[in-house]
Amino acid sequence: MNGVHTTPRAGRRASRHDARDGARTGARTGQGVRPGILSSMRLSQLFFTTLRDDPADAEMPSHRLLVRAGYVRQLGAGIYTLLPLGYRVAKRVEQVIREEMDAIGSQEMEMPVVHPADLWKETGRWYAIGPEMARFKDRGGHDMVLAMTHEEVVADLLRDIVQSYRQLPLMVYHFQTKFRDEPRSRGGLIRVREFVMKDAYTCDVDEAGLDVSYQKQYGAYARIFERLGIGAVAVASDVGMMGGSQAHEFMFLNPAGEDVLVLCEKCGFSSNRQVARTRASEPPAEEPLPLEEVETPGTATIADLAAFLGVDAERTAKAAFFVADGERFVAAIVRGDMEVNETKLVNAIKASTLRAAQVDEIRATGMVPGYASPIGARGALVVVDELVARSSNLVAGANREGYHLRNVNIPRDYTPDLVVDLSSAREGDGCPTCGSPVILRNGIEVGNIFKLGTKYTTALGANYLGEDGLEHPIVMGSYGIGVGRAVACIVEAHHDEKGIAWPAEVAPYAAHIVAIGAVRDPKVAEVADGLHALAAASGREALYDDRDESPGVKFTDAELMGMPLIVTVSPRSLAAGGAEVTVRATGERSVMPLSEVEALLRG
RNA sequence: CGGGGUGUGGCGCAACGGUGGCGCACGUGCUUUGGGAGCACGAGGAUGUGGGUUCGAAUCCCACCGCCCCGACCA
Repeated sequence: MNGVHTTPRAGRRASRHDARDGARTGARTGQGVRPGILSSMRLSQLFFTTLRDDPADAEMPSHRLLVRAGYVRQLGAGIYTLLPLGYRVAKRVEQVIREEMDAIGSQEMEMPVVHPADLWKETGRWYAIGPEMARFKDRGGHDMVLAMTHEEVVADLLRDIVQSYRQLPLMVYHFQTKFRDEPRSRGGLIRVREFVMKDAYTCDVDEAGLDVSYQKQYGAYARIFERLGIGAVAVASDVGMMGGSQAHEFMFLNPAGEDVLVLCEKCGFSSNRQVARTRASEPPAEEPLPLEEVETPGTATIADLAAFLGVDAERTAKAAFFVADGERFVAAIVRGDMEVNETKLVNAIKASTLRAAQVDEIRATGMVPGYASPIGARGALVVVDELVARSSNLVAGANREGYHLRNVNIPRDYTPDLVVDLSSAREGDGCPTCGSPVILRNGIEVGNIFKLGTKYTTALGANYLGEDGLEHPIVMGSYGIGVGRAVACIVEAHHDEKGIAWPAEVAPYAAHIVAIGAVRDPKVAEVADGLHALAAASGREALYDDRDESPGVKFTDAELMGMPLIVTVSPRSLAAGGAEVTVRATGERSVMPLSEVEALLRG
C-alpha cells in the first residue's frame, strides 16, 4: 500500500520494511547512477533531517546549508560523514570527473590508503613531511603511513610494470580517501583532514610528452569545473613540497579563500600571489650620497620612520628575519612599502621550512629589532629584493636603538648574499604581461596540476628502456581535485537565502515532488504517486515528499534541499490543469499539464 | 603551536551559589492542509571529564578534553 490517501500520516506510519511500490527501485541502475544507489526516494524513508536553525559552529554558507539540509554531519574536527543526500552529490561530482578523465584516456584504478613506510622512506618524504602525515606501526612493528597522496605508489607500480617506451605515455587516476592531519581545519567541507580526492598521474618518456599530458589534464580540468558550475580560474602556482617545474591551481573565487590571487582584468594574467611577479614603481636613478646616521627616536615601524623623516616608505628598506630549516638565520630585505613573500624567499634559498626569528636570535647577529639592517650584521644570510638592490640612497636601520642610516647603497654599504624577487605582489602593481594594474582576490583551491618531472621515478628507480636502448626515468605529472571541497564550492556558488540550488549536473535528485493536500483530495496522492513511480521507472532520479507535513514545511524543505525542479501536486494545481513546476534556481514557476510534467520527469 | 571564544536534551538557547527551564524537533490523540499550523497529554539531561572551594556547584577556582574563530602552517 502506498496509502497517503487511505491513511493519514501514512508516510510516518509506514513501516520502513514494507515493500514499497515500484518507485523504490534499489536494483535499478539509472543513467549516471551506480548500482546500489536508489534512483528515487520517498522523504518518509530517507535517512536525513533538516534543521530550522543554523548550527552554531557553521559560518560559511556551504557549511550551514549542507548541515541544515541534511547532507552532512560532522564527526570531529575536519572529519565529516556524508549522509545519503551528500553522498549522492559526491557521486555525481565524481561521475563528472570520471567522465572527463576517461575522455582524455586516463584509466581509473584504486590504490591503498595505508602504505608501508619503506616506500616513503625511499623517496625521502617520510623524513621531509612533518606531523601532518599520520603514522602508525602495524602489529609486526613496521612503520606505516596513511596516504596523503599517491606519487610513491604510482612510481612503485611504474617500476614494476613499465619496461619500455612502448608502454608510454600513460595516465591513471583514482578516487581515494586521504588523511592529512591539518594543524587547523576550518570552513566545514572546505578544509578538512579526511577527504576523498581524485588524483591522477601522467607518465611520459620526456618533458615534451609531459607538456602534452599536462595540457590534456588542464583541458579536462577546465571542462570539469565548467560542468560542476564552479567558475574556477587557473592560476600559476608554487610547486611547493611536491617538487616539479610547473604548476597551476584551479581557484574558486571566494572571500573566505585562503589563497590570494593576482589577477589582471585586462589581459587575463592570473597567478597565485605566492609566485606572482608584478611590477612596482621603479626607483629614481640617483647618484649615491654619503652615508649618514640620523637620530630617529621611537620609529620602530616603517610608518613611524617615514613620517618622522618626512620621506616616502618607498625610500626606505626594511628587514624581516627568519630561521630556515631550523638552523639558517636569514635577513630578508624589501622596500619599506612592500612585504616579504615567504614562498619566494623559501624557494630562493632552497629551504624547506621557514619560521619568523625570535628577538634574541636577531640580537645574536648584531642587529637591533626595529632599527635593523644588514650593515654590521654577522652570521646572517642576507637576501635582498631586486628592487631594493636597484634603489639608491634608501633609509635603513643603523643597528643602534633610535638611529637609522640615510643614503644606504648596494654594494657600497653591504653585500647581499642573494638578490632576487622577494616582495609580495600588491593590488595596483603592474601586470607582468601587460602592465595594467592588477587586482587581488581570495580563492579556494579546488584543483591543482603539477609537472612533477622525475623526482619520484628517479628516487624509486622507475625507468623505461628508450628507443635509444638506454634507461631513462619516467617523467610524471600529478593532478588533484578534492571532491568534498568541490561540493562545498558548488554550494557557495549556487545558493540563496532559502537554501541550496543545485546545478542539474550534480543534484542528488533531478526533481523534488511535493504533494500538498493529499489527505483531503485522494487524487493528489494518486497523481503524485504516479509521477514518482514514473520518474523511478524511467531511471530519472526523483525525491518524493510523501510526508504528512504542512505545506509550509514541505516548501521550505524543498527550497533548502535544492533539487533543480520542484513539482507541486495539490488540489489547486489539479484544478488549474496539472502540476506546478518551480525552477529552484530562478524561482520561475508555472502550472503544466500532467503529460508535460511526465515528459519532464522521464528526462 | 600562539591569541580569542565556547561546551546545558537531536538542534538553537536560558538559568550565573539554593532540587535545571524555554523554543524547535520527537511520541500519542483530536483538529488542520498552498508557505516552518492549533489544542491536549507525554518521553527525553551523570549540565564535556577530573579535582578543588562551599552546608550546598550547571554556576566560583584549577587541570585536562572537545569544538569554533583569528593567526602561524598547509593542498
